[in-house]
Amino acid sequence: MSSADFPDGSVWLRPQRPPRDRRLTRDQIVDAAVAVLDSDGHRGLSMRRIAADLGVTAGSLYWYVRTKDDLLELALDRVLGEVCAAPDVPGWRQALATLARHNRDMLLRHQWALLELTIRPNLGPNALALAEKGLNSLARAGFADADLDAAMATVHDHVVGSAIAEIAWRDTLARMSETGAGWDERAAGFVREITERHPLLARRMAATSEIDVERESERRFEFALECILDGLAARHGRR
Amino acid sequence: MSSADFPDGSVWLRPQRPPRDRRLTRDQIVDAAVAVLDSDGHRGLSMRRIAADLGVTAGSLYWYVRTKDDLLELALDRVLGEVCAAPDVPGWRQALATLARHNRDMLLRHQWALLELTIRPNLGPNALALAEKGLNSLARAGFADADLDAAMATVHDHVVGSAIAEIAWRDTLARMSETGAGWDERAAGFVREITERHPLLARRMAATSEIDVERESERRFEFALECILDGLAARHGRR
DNA sequence: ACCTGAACACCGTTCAAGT
DNA sequence: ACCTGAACACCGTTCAAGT
Repeated sequence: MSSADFPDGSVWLRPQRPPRDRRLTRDQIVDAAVAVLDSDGHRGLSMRRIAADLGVTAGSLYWYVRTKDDLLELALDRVLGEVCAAPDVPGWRQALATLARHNRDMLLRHQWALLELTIRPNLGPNALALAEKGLNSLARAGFADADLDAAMATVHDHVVGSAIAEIAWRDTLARMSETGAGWDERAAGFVREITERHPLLARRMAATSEIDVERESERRFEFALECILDGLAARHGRR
Repeated sequence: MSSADFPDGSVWLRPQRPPRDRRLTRDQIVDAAVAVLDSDGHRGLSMRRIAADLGVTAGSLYWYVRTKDDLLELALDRVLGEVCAAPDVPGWRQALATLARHNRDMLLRHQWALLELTIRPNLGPNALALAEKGLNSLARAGFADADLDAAMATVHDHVVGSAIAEIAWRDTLARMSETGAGWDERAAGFVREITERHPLLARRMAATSEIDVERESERRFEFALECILDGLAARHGRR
């Protein structure tokens, strides 16, 4: 019996296709999306681009994901998972602070995530787990009811708000240095006008343009965080 | 001499075209853009749509504006102008607070503006004027240098962060009630899972889902604002 | 069940051509 | 100077058709 009796190698030899022969996974697609977002931002993200990176056609992504929006929601929850890795530390102040710092670090790593937070309500598993984690620390410390909510919200709002400001600051500096050659022509006039009409602002801009943005941003972050935690402590003790 | 001697009515009679016969203005275009954004959000905004609303072709907009991004930058500064209308009140605490409240109200009126704040650095005239206004109040109260910057940033970050959270909250509730009919089927399981895995969160969600979102959001806003102002006052007096 | 390829309706932007 | 109309290169999404 030669192999010719079994054209194409016979059914028995041919590896049986796995029950589900998908080339893709939802996780892989989210991986690819996060990678694109990290490197090229929202501008660089398209279904066709993700598909190409995965060696596949754009249409096939819709087998795993109902819409691009859904994919972005998955991507957001994916990076929120990184914040869940924050260690548990004793004491509500330290617990909230480390959670806030880890959250901030994540947002600075994945700047596109801020946009997502702004656009859509976010009910993914990691987002929920994070919320529970924070609530736990505060509840153990005796916060309850509306106080609990307000404390959580205040810290979280600070993290998001300060991250936005920091990124905006970086972008401003980047854009300014990008202008480069053509800088002196129009920009000089622009700056002169600012100096005349907004003296305080001009002085502050001049003072801060030379210092290290990262260090100063972190200083402000910690400053505000302390303010907030002090405020929470004061109101908490009052009951 | 009959009118036939002057075909087409003669040059003298024909109204001389205005030196610039533009049908549009930059301001009108920005007006139209803001109107679309307010009513239909970013999804509804396209150059073709704006042009149609103005009775003009999409291409002609590019005579007044270099790119859609530029137009959005103009739109953002336009609504920031509404915040400039905030009255000047005596005392740095009250001055900062009213500025913050006006800013918040504006962001809730033009929810799309938050996205713009997140995406791009913002150096428009109204943004600069606003910054100068805040700096003035603080400088008069004796804040200086890095303290001045930190105080400004802390309040501003709170405004932005809390507005984001409030809108996200509203959207969540809207999306939930939107689901409507199909709610019980899958959503019930979703909620049950949350309740099991995140008991604290579940309790808080249950408690807050019935109350008035607007009232509670405002309460939290004022709570955090007080925390921050107290913190600033404490650190300010320390020097 | 999973993927392709082509199509549809829509983008932002450019630009010759008109007035 | 200002606007049109058509074009270009891209989108997200759908869907018959293949395997």
